[in-house]
Amino acid sequence: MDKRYFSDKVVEWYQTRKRNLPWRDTQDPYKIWLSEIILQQTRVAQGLPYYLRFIEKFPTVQALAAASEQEVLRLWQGLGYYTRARNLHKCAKEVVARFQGVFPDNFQTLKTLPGIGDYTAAAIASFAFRESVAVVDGNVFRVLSRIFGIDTEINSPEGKKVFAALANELISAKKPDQHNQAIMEFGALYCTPGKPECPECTFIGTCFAAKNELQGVLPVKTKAKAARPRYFYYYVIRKGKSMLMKKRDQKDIWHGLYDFYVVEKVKPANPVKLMAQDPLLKKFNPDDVTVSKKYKHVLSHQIIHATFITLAEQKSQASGADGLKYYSSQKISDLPKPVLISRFLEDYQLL
DNA sequence: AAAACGGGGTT
DNA sequence: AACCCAGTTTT
Repeated sequence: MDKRYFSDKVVEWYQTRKRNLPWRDTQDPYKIWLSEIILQQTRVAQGLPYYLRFIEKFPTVQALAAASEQEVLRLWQGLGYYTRARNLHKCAKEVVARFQGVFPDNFQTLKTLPGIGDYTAAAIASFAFRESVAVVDGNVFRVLSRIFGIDTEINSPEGKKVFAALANELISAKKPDQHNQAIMEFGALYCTPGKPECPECTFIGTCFAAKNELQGVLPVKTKAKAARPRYFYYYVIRKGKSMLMKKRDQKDIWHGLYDFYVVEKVKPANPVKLMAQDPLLKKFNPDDVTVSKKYKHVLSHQIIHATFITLAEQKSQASGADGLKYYSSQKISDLPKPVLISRFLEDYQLL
């Protein structure tokens, strides 16, 4: 397909079919940045309520920078990829400290901020400052590979180069913002991964994939390797109406968030035998142990095998040291916590 | 260059 | 239950 034809048509399509979203029709880099961070790996429907809550609580980058990390994590709760929230907060503080609270207005400088990579820098630079630099996200990979018939693997270093070069060749110098938005919106609404809306599509006669029935093949991607299994043994220790929670402090998934007391193993283990080796758990009577529930939680690159073990109440056990805290059942729902736990919490009530 | 990082949707 | 989806940082 002719490149110029595609660029013009897709922008035309966008102007008539685009969704109205609160971060569009603004040039405030703060709002654009916030929306882009939230929308990384997140669908609009899921991210929208978070965006609205963040803007309400932190209307400016200064307000966000002044918050505590815990406040930011709490508002982020349930979105996953908590590193995004930490970087969001770090970035706000840097914008205030390094740039007097004013976002840098170009791709290159934006990229020096935490949490802002190629995609996000291009999005902010083009949407807020009309810099002519192409965004290359999953939608762009998919649309360009199908329309122009490019079978370079999109997750290879080569693919990143090829698609970025093509996207930057296509971009209009006059309306880089609309051009970028148009391809992504087209990919999100029409040229979807599963079953694209080819019968309704304006490119049905010119698209390489449609002409050759290769929608199911393009874009080409190398397959991921098998997920790593992890075995979590959660010891649910109750004290009256309260439960023991531990802050995860290790440099690991969910650090800084709260968990039940957990012992992790690479291979399946016997939860009762595990107790004898643990400084806190060895104080409990193994006869009081009840294995209450088992879960398998499949994620992209991990398979979590979680076993929940309830322990009978003891007189003197865990103290407030070492991130250990008792929380009432009411308060636990307020904790910034791994979604794994929030998902199990309801079931926990049945234990 | 490859791995790590959650969670929801679809099949 | 198996499979799909993605941008940034770290190793």
